[in-house]
Amino acid sequence: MTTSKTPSRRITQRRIAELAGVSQATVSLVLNDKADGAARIPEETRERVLKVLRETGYVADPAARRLAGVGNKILGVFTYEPAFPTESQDFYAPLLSGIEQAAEDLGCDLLLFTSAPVVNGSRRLFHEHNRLRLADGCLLLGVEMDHAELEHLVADGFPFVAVGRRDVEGVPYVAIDYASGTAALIGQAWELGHRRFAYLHVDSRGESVLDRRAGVVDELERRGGASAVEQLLTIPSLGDDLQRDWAAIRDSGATVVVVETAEWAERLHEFAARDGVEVPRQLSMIVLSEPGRGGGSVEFTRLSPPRTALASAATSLLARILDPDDDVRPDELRQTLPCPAIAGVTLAGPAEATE
Amino acid sequence: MTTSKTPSRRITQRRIAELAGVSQATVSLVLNDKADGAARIPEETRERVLKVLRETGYVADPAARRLAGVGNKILGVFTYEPAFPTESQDFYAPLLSGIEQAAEDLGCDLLLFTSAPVVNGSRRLFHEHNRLRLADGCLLLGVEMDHAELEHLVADGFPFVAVGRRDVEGVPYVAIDYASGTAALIGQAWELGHRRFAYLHVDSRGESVLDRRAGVVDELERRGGASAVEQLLTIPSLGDDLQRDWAAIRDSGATVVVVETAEWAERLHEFAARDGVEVPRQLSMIVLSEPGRGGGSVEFTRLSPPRTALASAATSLLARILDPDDDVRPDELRQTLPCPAIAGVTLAGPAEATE
DNA sequence: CTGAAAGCGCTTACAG
DNA sequence: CTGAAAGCGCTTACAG
Repeated sequence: MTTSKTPSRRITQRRIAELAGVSQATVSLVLNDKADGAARIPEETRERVLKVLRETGYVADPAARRLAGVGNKILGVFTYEPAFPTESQDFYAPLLSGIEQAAEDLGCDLLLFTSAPVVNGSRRLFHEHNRLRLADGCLLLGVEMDHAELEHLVADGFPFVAVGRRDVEGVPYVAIDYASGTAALIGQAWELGHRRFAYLHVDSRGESVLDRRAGVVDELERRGGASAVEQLLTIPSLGDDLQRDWAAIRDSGATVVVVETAEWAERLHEFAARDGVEVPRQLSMIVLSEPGRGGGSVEFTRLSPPRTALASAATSLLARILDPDDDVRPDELRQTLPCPAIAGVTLAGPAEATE
Repeated sequence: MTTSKTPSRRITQRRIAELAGVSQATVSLVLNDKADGAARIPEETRERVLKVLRETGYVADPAARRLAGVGNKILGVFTYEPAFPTESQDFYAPLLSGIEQAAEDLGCDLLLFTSAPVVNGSRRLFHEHNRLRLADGCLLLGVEMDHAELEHLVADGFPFVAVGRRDVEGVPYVAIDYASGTAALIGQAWELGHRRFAYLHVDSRGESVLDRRAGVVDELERRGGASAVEQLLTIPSLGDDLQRDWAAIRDSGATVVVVETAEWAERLHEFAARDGVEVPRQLSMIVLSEPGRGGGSVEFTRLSPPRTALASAATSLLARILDPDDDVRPDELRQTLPCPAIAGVTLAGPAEATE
């Protein structure tokens, strides 16, 4: 894979210098607006150079700039799973949209590390041909991230921002406050009289998953102490047998089920209809995410995580970290966005008061 | 935006060379497997270098490699509109998915040129800070592309491939055979007895739009000569007033309407239902695209353009062009994929034979 | 005020 | 068989 096949007809600063009758260094100075300060270049010369620059349509070689130590306004984007297939689209599309918007505003290009080799179903950031350093900094996306890799990145001093909270020292991130959002919804249900909760969640150690879980458990504890928590039925699932999960929920006698993903909630809702279980009269449903595109036949009582804004904020934070003129305070390195809820129609008081 | 803030703790070939007790050049030779041929490095030395390489987790600086003239396995991706917002998602998502898949297989990273400034609603490839050359080559996506820019790219000798047919000399592309696909559907309608066609299409000069139009017009001409074409009602639209377009279609007395986009077709279908027009008994509908995600309540008789495969093929072609060991024949520089159709349920014979 | 020079980290002929 | 050297196109002190 060579690009210099073509006998490099490419125009360089040297050529510009010849044409303008100045030295190559002068061209560089003019280009980088360093034409003041110690090295003041006469306006006339500057104009002459600028003119040639314009006429030739010169564009600096980003590789050379990079090598010479300046930034290129390239933000790396690393997704732990392929981003565009239909399956992961609901997860990544809003994030990428936010990143793209922010990048466009910042005048940055995006380098997607699609070459990362897949190990155990998720991509590895560090590998032999890793092109990380071509980017000025990097954005990390995914439900779960390898903590060792994050530590490596921190140790390297490579600028990056994780999208979503990460439980690793020194990792800058922007997160959504899932814990509070979830707790608020649980609190609502409690006040309506619910005491028996079922919680169907993704079987993952991802921080956002843990945060939502903490929201459920902590609020229950706060409201009803240890016994309330004991009554909680927690079902970790991979979504591969929701039929079974549904049966477990019914068996538990729960009056409200908290479902982590909108897709699963849709399925459960169908099971409920099939089995003649009225929602929310006989069973309330709380969902902790927004439906993806194409989903959404039911107006669930749910969390509405601002995921596009999340990614935008992470991108802006990365840009700030990369800007040498911007002194980002340590406490700004970790940001948390509030997570609003949508009332919906699937939460009501329980049919019979349980205990 | 500087990355070298950190006092470049970065490990280089020079450091590796010190550690292994060889010259820096030797490290490079080992790394690039140029350790045979003229310069044969003893297996023992090679192993020693490899060991240090492994221990230090060395990764070559892609910028330096690039500058030294070798490829980086980075494919540029230029979209004429922002790619991720919900509105353009149906258009770009399948394409990006195909590109991502192919890139992953090829071990390439993707550089998205999100920084391109927007002029007249579409991005410009050439601009002051254009980072094109950081990529080994580039993929171009969009309904319409600026022909002047394409010519510029060809003249520069920069390797690229357009996704979709382009009417510019020397532009390599992979396209979908919309003309034949469309013609086949028109032919079917003709044989069912339809003579009065209405064609609602996107008001654009994009080549794919023109190809579909040619499919309609040429097939009518072939079947019924000039008079058949004269009876065709062609409605260029921006989709901003489909109500008006629908009225025009009804007024024309057409027995079949050919609609370019699935989204518009859905809308027209609703108008039909509202106005008590039975589809296909009173009006047949032919659609020239697939519904996006979330769409698709009606099983339209339609084209099923292989857009993911299209983008994959374009990516593979670009990779071949970039591979110095691969001699791409000139006739391989332009490829056309067949465009299958789906029978659906919206095409039937006309209610009354017209003339 | 401007030019010559070093250096960024690589690759690749070219001498030993 | 291996090392010293040139060169890729830039930026930025450093001399004039």
